[in-house]
Amino acid sequence: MKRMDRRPTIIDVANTAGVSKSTVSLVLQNSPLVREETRALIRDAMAALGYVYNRSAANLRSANAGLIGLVINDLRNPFFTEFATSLQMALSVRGYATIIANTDEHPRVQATVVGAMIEHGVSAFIISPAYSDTNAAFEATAPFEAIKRAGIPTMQVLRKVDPRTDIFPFAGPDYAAGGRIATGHMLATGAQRVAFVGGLDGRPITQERMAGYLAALAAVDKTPFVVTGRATRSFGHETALRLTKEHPDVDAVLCFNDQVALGMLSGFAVAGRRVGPDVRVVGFDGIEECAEAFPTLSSVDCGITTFGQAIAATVLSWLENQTAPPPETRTPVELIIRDSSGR
Amino acid sequence: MKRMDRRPTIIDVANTAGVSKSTVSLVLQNSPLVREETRALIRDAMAALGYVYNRSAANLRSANAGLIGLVINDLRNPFFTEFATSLQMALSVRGYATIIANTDEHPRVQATVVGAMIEHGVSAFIISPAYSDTNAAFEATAPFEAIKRAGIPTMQVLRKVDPRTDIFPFAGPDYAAGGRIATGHMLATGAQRVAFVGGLDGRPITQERMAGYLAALAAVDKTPFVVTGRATRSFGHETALRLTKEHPDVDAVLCFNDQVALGMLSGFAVAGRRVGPDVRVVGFDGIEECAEAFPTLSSVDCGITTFGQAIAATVLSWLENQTAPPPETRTPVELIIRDSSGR
DNA sequence: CTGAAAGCGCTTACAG
DNA sequence: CTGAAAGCGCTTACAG
Repeated sequence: MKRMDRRPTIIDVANTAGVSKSTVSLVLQNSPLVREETRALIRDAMAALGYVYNRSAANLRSANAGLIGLVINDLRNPFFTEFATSLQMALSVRGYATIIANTDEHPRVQATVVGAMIEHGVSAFIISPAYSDTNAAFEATAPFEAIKRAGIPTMQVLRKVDPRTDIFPFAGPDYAAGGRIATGHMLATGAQRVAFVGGLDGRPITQERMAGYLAALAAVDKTPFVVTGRATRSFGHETALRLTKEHPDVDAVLCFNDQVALGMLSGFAVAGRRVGPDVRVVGFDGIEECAEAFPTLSSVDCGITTFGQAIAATVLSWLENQTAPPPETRTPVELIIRDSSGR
Repeated sequence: MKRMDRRPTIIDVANTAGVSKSTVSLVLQNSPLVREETRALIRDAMAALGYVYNRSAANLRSANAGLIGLVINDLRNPFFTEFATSLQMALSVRGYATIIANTDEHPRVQATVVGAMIEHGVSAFIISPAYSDTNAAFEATAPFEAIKRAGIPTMQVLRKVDPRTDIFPFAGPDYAAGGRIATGHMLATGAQRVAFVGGLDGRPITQERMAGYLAALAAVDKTPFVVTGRATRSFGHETALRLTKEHPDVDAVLCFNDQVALGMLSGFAVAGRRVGPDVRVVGFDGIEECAEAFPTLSSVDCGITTFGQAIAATVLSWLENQTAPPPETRTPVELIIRDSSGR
């Protein structure tokens, strides 16, 4: 085994194997043009030298870095963590690395990280975009403009922020159906007054999840009762306390997401109301923790792990076979009924 | 504004600005050699052309990709999510992108992703390594061998798996101190029988956290009571049920981590034991959720967000000033006392 | 199937 | 302070 101070290149491999560097390059790309015998020879030489493929060099010539950019609005929320993780692992299996960034809902941070990823030559983007504040609309769309200019295949997932789904196809769970099913379930088990809690007012996701809720109530001629707010545990906790005091007639709650629902679980516990028998609670997202909460939490399961894997497949097929995904894909959701909704 | 079908290069910029491409390159690197006037001229040309820096090309010549590899054993655990996120955001601010991978505790996956990151030319690694199974020791060390061969600066964080801390410096919270303080706290509030629950037997982290517990008990001549197991909510939940039934004399529990502790919270709730008044529970890690659980969870706070930022600073200083970190760094932990330990 | 040559977009000495 | 030239490690036609 030869030793060298610098990293060996395909030229070193070619020399030890006694072929030209073109042949080595072909082997690297699994080209069928090279005889099996030669291929083995080259593989041996690579192993002996400790050769490592240099993707920067390859990318410079052929512009396919094998790098995917993943931009997430809130990576600390388990829903997005589960998505990011399943996506990253699926990409890894297919030989793609993931460059990731959390934007924490800041359009400005989003613009920065997207710019950095373009510099790194990512082959595609998968973005769960930050919403723009009313006066930051420019910042929110700037990254999409930059991506468009660079001509990089890009999917919007989970949230649709840029309306141009012909260029930036969207895929997400069928939130409206989830809201409808969950509300219907609580009504069917005898709920008289169903509230909708959490989710910032006016945002598309809030509207979609709420739309299903409103439709289900309208179908049975009941009046909606909506408390919008941040999608956090603390907001859920506080709202549970407030509802107990000010609106004791509310006997069922559809939460904007599981975080809010988990907060309500602890809020109602403090307030002395039993979740399940006294008040029904249903979450939204279907994070793993639902099954381990007390009481166990009913939730609209978006199948996020499967969703992440599906997105990986869709993007790679776009990249490798030029089959662009449809402008909009909605994946089915499923209500998982547990103790919190009075099973 | 000129339009072109391919991405503009520094040559295009040089031509529009009326300088040579070397000058453009110097501006790109913020070299002080270029006159402010010329600099402005070039910046204008870049803006007009929509120039985007090509890091693959730069990296090919100078081997500094501005890419950091982050390898995490369990990215779905909020403790690691908080770490990864704070690290990524700190790196981003300093102009570095993060390429990330979850290994899910599989040494084989770890070997694969580390190899991929080396191919992408990462400038440094930050690894919270997977433990090797007894018979997979080779696979667990293989990635470290590959990194050593490639000569890439690498830190082990949170877990020390490769003993060669001279090459792979380690940084992590002072787990032993945390165990000691938490156990002392429960004894001080009157606990008679303190159990240690969770953490796989024989693993270094388990041993460290347990060591503090054992020391604190030994100091007051009490017998330890240890239930090792997976560090999950379900294990905590089940163990709470079992302890209630089989060992009702246990009136305090130090948990291996917050996941186990949160599981015990719901387990004791099911069993009808009031956490706080009837049985003290203290977690470990200090994830955000502790403050929002019911009851609120006391925990040994490892300050993971600050830790992530510190690691970012350490690694960048290693990269930019060649100041290698000390072989082993232990950061202080702090016990946060909340309702679960009978405040 | 294999080899010789050009070129991807930068950076890096080296002159001036 | 700025310019001309070489080269980083690959891939890609093009011959043979």
